[in-house]
Amino acid sequence: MQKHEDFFKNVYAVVRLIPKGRVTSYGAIAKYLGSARSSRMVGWAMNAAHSPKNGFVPAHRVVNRNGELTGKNHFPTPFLMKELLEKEGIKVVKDKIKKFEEIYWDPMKELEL
DNA sequence: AGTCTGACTCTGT
DNA sequence: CACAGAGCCAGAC
Repeated sequence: MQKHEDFFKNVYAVVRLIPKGRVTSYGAIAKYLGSARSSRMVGWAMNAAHSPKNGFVPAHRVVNRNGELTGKNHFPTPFLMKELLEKEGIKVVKDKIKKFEEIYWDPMKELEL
């Protein structure tokens, strides 16, 4: 039996598993957790991710399916997300990740459960 | 308790 | 290729 709280918790757990220098999408996480159409909830979870209660969550490694930094405006500063990504060697141009398909990390495949 | 909104995504026109 | 509508569901008001 899963409570919505667990969904959030699972989201954070998966996000924390994203390797440095890799990224994934909201939809991929939602799908991995069994709710392919609940990608919005993943984003919602990210919205609360900064809470000290959840510890560190690399939300900057989660983008939309086009590799765009759609959530950058929810960071302390709009440019922080880009900075964090480039710090990990990810090229970001115009809020869009370069070679997105190459660094894309799909929990469905990588975790292979 | 009803309505609105959103860090998404898919499908149709 | 762009834009619109729908599905999704928890949280804010």
